[in-house]
Amino acid sequence: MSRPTMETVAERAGVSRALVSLVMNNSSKVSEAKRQAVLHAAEQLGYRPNLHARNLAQARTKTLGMIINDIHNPFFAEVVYGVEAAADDYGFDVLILNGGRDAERERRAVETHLQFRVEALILVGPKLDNDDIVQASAVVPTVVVASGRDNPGADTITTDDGRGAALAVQHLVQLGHTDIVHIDGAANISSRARSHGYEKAMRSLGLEPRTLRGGDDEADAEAAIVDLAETDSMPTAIFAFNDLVAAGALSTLEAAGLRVPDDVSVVGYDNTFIAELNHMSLTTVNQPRHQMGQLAIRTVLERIEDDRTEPTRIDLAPTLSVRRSTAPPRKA
Amino acid sequence: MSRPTMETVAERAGVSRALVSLVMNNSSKVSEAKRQAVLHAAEQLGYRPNLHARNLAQARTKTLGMIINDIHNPFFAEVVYGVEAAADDYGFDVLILNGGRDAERERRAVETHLQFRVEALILVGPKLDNDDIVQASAVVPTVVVASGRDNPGADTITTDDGRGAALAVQHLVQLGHTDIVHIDGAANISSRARSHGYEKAMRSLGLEPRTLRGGDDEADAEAAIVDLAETDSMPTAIFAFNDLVAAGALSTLEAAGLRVPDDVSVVGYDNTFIAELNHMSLTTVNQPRHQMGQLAIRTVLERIEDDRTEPTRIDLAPTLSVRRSTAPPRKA
DNA sequence: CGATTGCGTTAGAGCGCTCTAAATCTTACG
DNA sequence: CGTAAGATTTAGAGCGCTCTAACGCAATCG
Repeated sequence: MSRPTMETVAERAGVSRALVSLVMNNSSKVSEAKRQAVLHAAEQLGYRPNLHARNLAQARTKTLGMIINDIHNPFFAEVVYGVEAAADDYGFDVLILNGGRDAERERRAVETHLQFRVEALILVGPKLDNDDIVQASAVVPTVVVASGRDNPGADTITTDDGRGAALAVQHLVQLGHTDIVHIDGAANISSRARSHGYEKAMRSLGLEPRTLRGGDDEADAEAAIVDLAETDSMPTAIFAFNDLVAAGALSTLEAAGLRVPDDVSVVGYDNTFIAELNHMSLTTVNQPRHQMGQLAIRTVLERIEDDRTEPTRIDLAPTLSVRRSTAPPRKA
Repeated sequence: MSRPTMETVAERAGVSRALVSLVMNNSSKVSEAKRQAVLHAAEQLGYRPNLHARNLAQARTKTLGMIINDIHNPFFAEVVYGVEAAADDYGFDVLILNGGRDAERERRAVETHLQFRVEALILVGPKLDNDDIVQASAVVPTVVVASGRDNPGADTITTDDGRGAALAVQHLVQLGHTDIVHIDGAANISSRARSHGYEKAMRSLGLEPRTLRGGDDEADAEAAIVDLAETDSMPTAIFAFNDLVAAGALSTLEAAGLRVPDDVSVVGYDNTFIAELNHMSLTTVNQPRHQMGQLAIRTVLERIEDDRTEPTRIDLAPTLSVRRSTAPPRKA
C-alpha cells in the first residue's frame, strides 16, 4: 500500500530502473516507444518522484529557502512574488518559512532550511543579528532583502532610505511647505537612515528640521500629534516613518479637528496596501519590492554559478507615489 | 570541502555512525561520555543532519505542506500563525508555498509538496476545483481552510457565513436601522452564503432585503454606491461583502458628501487589517482565523493517527467586531 | 566480413541516514 | 571466579534515486 517507486514503474513498463530515471529527467536518449511505456506505467500507478531520494542522490536540491520576517506584512508579500518569479526562471523551488517577527524563530527557520540543504537563503527583512547572518552565509550563499542595512558576508538588496526621505521632503517643499515635521521610527532599523535623509534634505533647502519620536504603528503617531496640537506648533506637513504611522497621524489629526490635506499634508513610507486605499490615499515613498525580490534571486544564484565570494550590495532608487494626502499649504 | 556527514562526526568522536545517529535523536541509551564526545565533534565540524537522508531512511517526514491562496492577503496570514502554532505542538515542520491566486500555480504547489512527501496538506482558501482536491486527498490527508465551501474527500474548517451575515444585520437592526442594503461578492465563493444569510435575517425581522451586485475590491463598491446616490435610494446602512468593499463604500460615500456613520452606517466582513485602522474603524464580521488554523492541524493530524477515513467538517461561529462605522440612523 | 561506431539500455555503486539484530562490555550474584 | 542480565555499541542492510561504466545490438565502413 506504500507509494510506488521507480522500481515499481520499471517492472510494470518492463524496463530497468535506470531507464525510468532517464525518462523522468526527460533525457533525449530514450526511444520514443520506451518513453511512452514508462510514462504510461507511471501514470497508471500514480507514481511521483521522491524528492528526498533525488536530492540525496544528486549533490544538489534545486531549492531555495526564504524566510519572511512577518507573513502579516504585505510589504514583504510583494518581495515574495518577485523572488518566486525569478526563481521560477532558474528552475528553483522556493520554500517559505515564517519568521514570525521573532529572532529565535528565525534562527530555527534558518536551521531547518540548512537541514533541507537549500542552495541559498533569502532573508526578507530579517530580525537576526549580524552574527547569525555571518554564520548562515558561511554555510550557504545568503542574500538579505531589507531596507537600510549592511550585512557582513551576505549579499544585500536595499533601497536608499535617505534618498526616499529626500524625495518626500522635496515633494512637500515643491508644494510650498516650509514647516515640515518628521515622526521617526524610534528603534526601527531603517529609522536612522530615513531621519538623516530628512534632516539633510531639509537643511540643504535651507529649512529647519524638526524630528519627533514615533515608532512603527498607529498608536506611536498619536502621542506625537497630540503633542504638536497641544503646544500649538502644528506644522503644515508631516513626514511619517511609515504608512502605518502616517495612518495614525491621519486619524489623530482628524480627531483634533484638522483636515488632511487642507490643514496638514501627510506623507508615509513603503507604499503598502494601506496607502492605496481610497479612503486613506496616502502620498508615500515606494520601494520597488518586486524588483528587489527578483534581484535577490539573480544576485545569489549568480553568486553560486560564478562562485564569487565577495558579497555584493545593490541599492535601488525609491520613488514617490503621490496621492491625495498632500496638497499646497493653506495660504496664510 | 563538502558538508560533514555522520560518518565524519563518528570518526572524529571515535565512535560508530550508528551511535552518532542515536545521539542526534537523543536516545536515552547512550552513555554521557560518548554523548558529549559526539556533540562536541558535531559542534566542531558544524555538522547538520541531512533531512533528505533522514526522510528517506525513515518512512516519514514530519513535515506538513501548506498552500496559501495569496500571500498578500492578511486574512490568510492569521491562519498561518494558527497552523504553525499547532504544528509546533505536534513537532511538525510546515513548508509554505504560495498559490499566487492562480489555480495552475496551486496545482504545481500541490505536486511539489507531494514530491516532498509531506504527511498532510493544508490548503488555505484554495482556488483549486473539487477534482483537484479529491485527487490530492486521495494521496495524502488534506484539510481545507476556507469560508463557505464543501470539499469532497478533504477535511474542512470554515465559519458559518450565513450566521456572520445575520450578526451584521442584527447589529444594524438593534441600532434602529430598517433600510439596509447588501453589496454582494458577485462570483466569489462565499458570496452566496453571505447574501443568503443577509436575506434570511432581513426577512425574519420583517424587513425587505435589497442586494446589489458588488465584487471583492474597492472599485466594485463604487458602482453600487453611485447607483444608490443617483437613484436617490440611499439606505441608512450598508452591509458589504468584505472589508475591502466596505472601504470602497466609505470613500465613495464620502465623495458623495455623505458621512459615515452619521448618514450611513457601514459593516464589512473578515475583520482584516484595514478594518482595524483608526481612520477606517470598520464594524465587521470576524472569523476566528487563528483558531481555524489550529483546528486545521489538529483535525488532519488526528486523522492520520486515528486513521479515520471519513472527512470531517468543522463550522466555527463568527463574531462581530463593533467599531465606529456603525451608529443609530439619523432621527428622521 | 570483421572491426568500428554509436545509440539505447542496464547493472551496480553510492548519496547520508535509520533501524534491527547481533556483538561487546559491565555489573551483579551465587 | 564464572556467568547471566543489562547496558551500550556496532555492523550492515535498505530507503528511492542518480550516475558512471559497460553492455548489446544494429548500422557503417574499409
